[in-house]
Amino acid sequence: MFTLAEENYLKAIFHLEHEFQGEVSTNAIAESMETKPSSVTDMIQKLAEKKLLTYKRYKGVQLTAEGKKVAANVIRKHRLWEVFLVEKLKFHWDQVHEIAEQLEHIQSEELITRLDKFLGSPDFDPHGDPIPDKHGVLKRTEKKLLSEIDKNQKGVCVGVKESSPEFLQYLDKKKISIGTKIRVLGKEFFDGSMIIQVFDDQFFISKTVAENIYVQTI
Amino acid sequence: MFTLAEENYLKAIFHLEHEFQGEVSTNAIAESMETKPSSVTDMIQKLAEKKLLTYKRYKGVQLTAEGKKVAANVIRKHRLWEVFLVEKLKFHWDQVHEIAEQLEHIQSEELITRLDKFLGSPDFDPHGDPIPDKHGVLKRTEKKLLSEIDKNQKGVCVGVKESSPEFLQYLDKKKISIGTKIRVLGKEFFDGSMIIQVFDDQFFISKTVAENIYVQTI
DNA sequence: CTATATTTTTAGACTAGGCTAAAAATAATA
DNA sequence: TATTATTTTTAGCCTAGTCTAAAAATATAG
Repeated sequence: MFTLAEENYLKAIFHLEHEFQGEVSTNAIAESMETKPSSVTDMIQKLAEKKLLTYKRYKGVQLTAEGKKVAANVIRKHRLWEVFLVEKLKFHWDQVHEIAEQLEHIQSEELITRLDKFLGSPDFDPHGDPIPDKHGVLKRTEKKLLSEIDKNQKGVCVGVKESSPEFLQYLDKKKISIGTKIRVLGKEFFDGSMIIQVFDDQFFISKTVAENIYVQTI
Repeated sequence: MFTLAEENYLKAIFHLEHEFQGEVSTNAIAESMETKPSSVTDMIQKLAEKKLLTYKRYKGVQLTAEGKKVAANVIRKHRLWEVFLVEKLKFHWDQVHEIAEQLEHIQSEELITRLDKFLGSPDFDPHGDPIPDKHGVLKRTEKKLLSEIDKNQKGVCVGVKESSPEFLQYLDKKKISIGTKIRVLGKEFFDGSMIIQVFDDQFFISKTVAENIYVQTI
């Protein structure tokens, strides 16, 4: 359907459109892809030709509905594969990006449908980023740090910010992984530490820990 | 490490060396890869340059130890992914080749180590072909048809020849899948039918069925 | 052992995707 | 507003991998 290079451009532009609202400049694309502006100009002209984005010379680009769909689908595949790598193959959350960059380009609708089902149709990847659905629709839900959650509120762990082996092992010991429900029982203003409940265990966590866990409020 | 095209050439040559012993001709490669002989000449000169094969003009090629290792590794990846697709994602045995052709080029030692472990280090792919080990060594064991097995002998199902949904459903009903042990209790010369034992069940199968199951004698 | 057929290689061209250097357009500043 | 700086585009070149057409080597047949 689309070449590897095309998919990578669409994905990069998609991310940039979300990061800064509005048109995306040639230079911004070049920087994010670690390539040269002249190469970007070449490619965006081809993508405009294919109606995947709109382009006016010197004015930057904007993805069309079709372009967005293609990009979101690549991102969907990337994030689903990351879940697979972490949940099934027991990779650490910080080892999976490079491999997912390759796997995201595998072409097969059926494969992704089955992979999604196999993984239990997850809503978030191991970094806490939402996984677009099969129509490319991205649930625009803000992920928050656990430290931002108020007393008596609950959240689902959707990822981590820090991902050192030490931290991951700590989480493991505390039985916190993706999808784990966390209830904030108490919060100390003095040092930002918290008392939380995970399954039936209640325990203390430091501010540092709370600032490195992403949750989705529920 | 190696490009997609290079890996595909090495793989094709590896298969041809096993199919017909000795040197592999330019034309044979071209035919098996559905490309033109002139393109093959170009590529084999590059591969010879890289010491992956030996090449004398007009005399065909032969993989070096290094070339064989690279090829066997690609085949290892291909076959492991096929096992994943069938065993975990529940694809049918005849739907997986194309997807595995893509997955076999994903570059990550660690990924394959973990995938292999996740799958229980299988020895055979869903078509009954052996999976090379991590050093590229291919256990040269002949797969046989179940119909060739003698009375009172045992075999492990390593794959199927026919792979229509109907046949696969039949096997499913009889609880026969990859790794299943089958003992031949009796054989009828008249029509080639058999009585076999699978787990604790004993039942009759026709010659047609016996001729479409690959086994490894044990 | 020539003549013909087949196989293989070479030469030259093409596309995708990238680069450098220079030109053109836009933005910023005096 | 004129000038300078920045951004973007164009022009031309490069590599990987493919192709066609023609030349060269090898194999086959009379």
